[in-house]
Amino acid sequence: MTSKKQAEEEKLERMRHSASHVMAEAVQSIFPEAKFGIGPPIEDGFYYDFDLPRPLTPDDLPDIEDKMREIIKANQPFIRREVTKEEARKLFSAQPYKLELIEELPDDKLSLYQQGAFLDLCRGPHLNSTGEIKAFKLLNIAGAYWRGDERRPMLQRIYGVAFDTQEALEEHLKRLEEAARRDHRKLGKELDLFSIQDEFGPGLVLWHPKGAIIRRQIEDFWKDEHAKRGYELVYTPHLARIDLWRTSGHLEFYQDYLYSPMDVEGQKYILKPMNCLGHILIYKTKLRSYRELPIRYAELGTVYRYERSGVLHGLSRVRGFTQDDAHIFCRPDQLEEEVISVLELALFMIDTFGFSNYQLLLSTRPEKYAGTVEAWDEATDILRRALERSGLKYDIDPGEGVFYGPKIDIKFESALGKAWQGPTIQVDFNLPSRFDVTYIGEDGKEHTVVMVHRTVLGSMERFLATLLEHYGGAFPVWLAPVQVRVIPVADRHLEYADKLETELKNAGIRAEVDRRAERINQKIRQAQLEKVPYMLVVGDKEVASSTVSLRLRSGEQLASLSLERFKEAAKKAIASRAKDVAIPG
RNA sequence: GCCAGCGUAGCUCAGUGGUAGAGCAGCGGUUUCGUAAACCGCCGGUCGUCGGUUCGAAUCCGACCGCUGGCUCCA
Repeated sequence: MTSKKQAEEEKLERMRHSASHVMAEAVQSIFPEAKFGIGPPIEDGFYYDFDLPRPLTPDDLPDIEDKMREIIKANQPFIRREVTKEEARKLFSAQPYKLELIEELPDDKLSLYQQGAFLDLCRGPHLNSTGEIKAFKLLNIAGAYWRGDERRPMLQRIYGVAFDTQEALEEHLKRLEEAARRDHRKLGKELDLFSIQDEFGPGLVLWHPKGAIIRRQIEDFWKDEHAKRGYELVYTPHLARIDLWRTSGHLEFYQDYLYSPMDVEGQKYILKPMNCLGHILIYKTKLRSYRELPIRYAELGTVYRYERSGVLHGLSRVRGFTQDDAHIFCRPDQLEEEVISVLELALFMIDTFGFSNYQLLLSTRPEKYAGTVEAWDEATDILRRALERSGLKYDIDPGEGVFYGPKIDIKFESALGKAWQGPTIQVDFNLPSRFDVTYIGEDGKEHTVVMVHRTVLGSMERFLATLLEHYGGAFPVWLAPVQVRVIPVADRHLEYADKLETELKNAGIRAEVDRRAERINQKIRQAQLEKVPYMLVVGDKEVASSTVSLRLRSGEQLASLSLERFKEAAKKAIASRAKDVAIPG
């Protein structure tokens, strides 16, 4: 970041922080008995937590905004002063949350900021006066636990945004609107891709035919790429005996995510929350030689995890989902190469699906961990070397490893800048020893394998959500459920349109005729709304000359194109998984 | 799970105590049309569920279910 940009950021942050105090003053004037939590600046804005005599409703926001405008107009200075803890305790005697904060601060000198009638315990910095707050808007109200602890009282939080010009604020609000337009839940309904129905169960996804087409393209591509890279596809059941999960430690560590057991002829079974155990048991069906390794089992495996009702969210947080899972069993000396090739595969996938911004994170040993410190250090080093040999930039995420081993995560950004958890590569020290997963080495002795869990897309559900929001529903041709919509101008062109559909289908292209007795405008509109990449308009001219008139969903048009030429161009775009839909050139 | 808001036709939404509405979609007809919404008609809802208040409830109250925004959580 340039120093100029940094200075601007700091200025904005200061303004947002000051806006938060102004909001607190406004709330105080409306609710004199309010108790105050904390009110920091955040990305794009600020919030403040309050303990109030009654719940806020959205109708309260305009009143608070009005009051804030008055305070800003009065242009009151922010006055900083320092006091001792003792003085602070007196000043905030009616503010229990502030008192708690005061006790936890290390220094005896505390800084306070005051503007108008509002005094706050605060490190600052702030603007010189309230008049310097340029453009703001209060967005929403939310509950938030005091200090983020669900055992403590829930306060009411008001979120707002603030910018240094009205234009910047409006631009930000437009971005929020655009994000809402691209929301995968909205697009999923509009494009008829999937539904999640109360009647079937929350967090359980029904894939409609068009969503299923997209999923199948992803899955076919995924399977092909894995087969090419030496993975073997396997299938494992959705249920397994509970004892298996006791052995693995899941029952102990992930109890909260498991569904209650069901009774099958006196034996307890649970829905699997992970695919790894099936893969381990396949591995263990025979004695393995060091010569066989690495063994890579891949599965589009459906798992079920209990998620609390409040956290479910469209396709991105569900209770049953299909992971693009694989487990690599290898010798220690093979680990580095394996990680390198997973990284290569992951980045290839990300690129193919059209994402260009991503960040790599190497997570190191957490406080609670399985295995030895030496093993952790060694594996972490191997991951680091793999990243470096791949020529990739990465950041360290200290202590964020899973309890069973270090990992590399790739986070990528959608077109709107939303960050998504993408591929993850995790070394596992726990399961191989718990299940005694071994191979016979060159020395004729038994050795414990190194196991790597990895996914490159995450889950089919979450990945579709990512793709939908990234493309705003306008999928690249190879993924589009309907690739070509043939649009006859009048009924007499239906026969020709049908012929085109058949020829395109024979070429492996997903084409369909809009046979409705509607005007061409209506049919075009319908295809546009469905975001069909290619529209072929056929009327008298096209029938006479055996051509098509091509319209792209971008609105671009090309008349008198021979079917052959269109077909070849479309086939090429599909086969190459082209990211853009273009006029054949 | 917690706090707040919301739940009316397939979809988007109007309707604040007095017999449930619109547009789109669907269906039937007319129209056969050249690049983002032709015209006429018809069908369509136990107003999320259950209970309560009331002469009367989509509307007020309670419980439950679900959704949304957050919080917490997310191997």
